[in-house]
Amino acid sequence: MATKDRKTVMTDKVQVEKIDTSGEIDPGVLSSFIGYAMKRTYMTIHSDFVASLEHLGLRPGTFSALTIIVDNPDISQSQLARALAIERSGVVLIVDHLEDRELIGRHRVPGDRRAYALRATLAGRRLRDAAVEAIRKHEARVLGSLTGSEQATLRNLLARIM
Amino acid sequence: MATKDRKTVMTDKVQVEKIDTSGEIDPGVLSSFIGYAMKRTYMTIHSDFVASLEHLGLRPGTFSALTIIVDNPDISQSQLARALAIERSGVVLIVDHLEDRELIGRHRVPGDRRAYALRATLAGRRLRDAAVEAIRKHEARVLGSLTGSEQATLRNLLARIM
DNA sequence: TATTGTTATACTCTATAACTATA
DNA sequence: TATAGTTATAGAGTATAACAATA
Repeated sequence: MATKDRKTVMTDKVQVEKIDTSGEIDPGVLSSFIGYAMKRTYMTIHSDFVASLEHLGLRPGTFSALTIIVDNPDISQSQLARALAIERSGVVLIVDHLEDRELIGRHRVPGDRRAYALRATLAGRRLRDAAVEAIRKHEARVLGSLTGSEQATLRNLLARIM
Repeated sequence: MATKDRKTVMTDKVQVEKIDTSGEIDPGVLSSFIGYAMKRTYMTIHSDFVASLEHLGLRPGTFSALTIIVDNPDISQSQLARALAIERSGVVLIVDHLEDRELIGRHRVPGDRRAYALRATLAGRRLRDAAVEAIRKHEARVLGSLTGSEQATLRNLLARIM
């Protein structure tokens, strides 16, 4: 206990063989949970993902919405909410943002004057494509330590959990 | 608040014919990303994880802090911040909460009057143990579709990404 | 009555910055 | 000067609830 309060010196990485390894934290029971490994890995990947989209002015939510709209022309906001697994009220803000940037348009639906048909603009499709390329590089970077077949195995196992 | 100009944005291709009424949403290029599978799986597991701790009055952040304190008696708030990968200011709130519930105590460090030595109370250790049991059940439930060796493979692959 | 989009509001989580008291 | 803890504040992201227009 009291051996733990050894003052941590600026040497951040040097000497880790002393008795109390100042700063070393035991993950304890956490390391026995697969969910813990999953969270750590997800967080690692996610922060690199966020960084990889930053230069395009996209955040995870805006990218997801944009790419779904590109791949599902004339989708409604309610459908988009379901696809993103968020509330409709949240979709309004995202769609406002994408529309302000002229990446998508709200079009009227012939036959239902309540709903909007969302459609990407040319600029929206181009930005989506640039984002996809950035994400491919991000995945190559982040999954580079796994072979192709290991990546396939991972994808398979992940899919089987859901 | 947001600009609500519903002006029609120009698109190069204009064809407002069929609206997809099937309700089926094409994940499109998203399904080609391993990160997308990872996010979906993580979200699924995470929400079951949150639910599995709710009856104990624990949230992911408070559980993580508690279990790390149990496994690292006399850890400081700064060390805890590093372990949780959040800022020190955020740790204050979590530690306040755990201390208010008398699950941990802030103890003085002989030799450094700036720092606290965090230590779980008996109630804190018991609650942690109950949470661990709840999480084991949660993992059995959520990973039940994978064999033991598949779970080991998954853990291995996840660890190799980081 | 139900659904679509919208607004207002609030809550959680986290970050930044400034501060104090120590070191 | 640097570190530990604290406070105030702000920004995402998301949720709930109520509402108007439309079905």
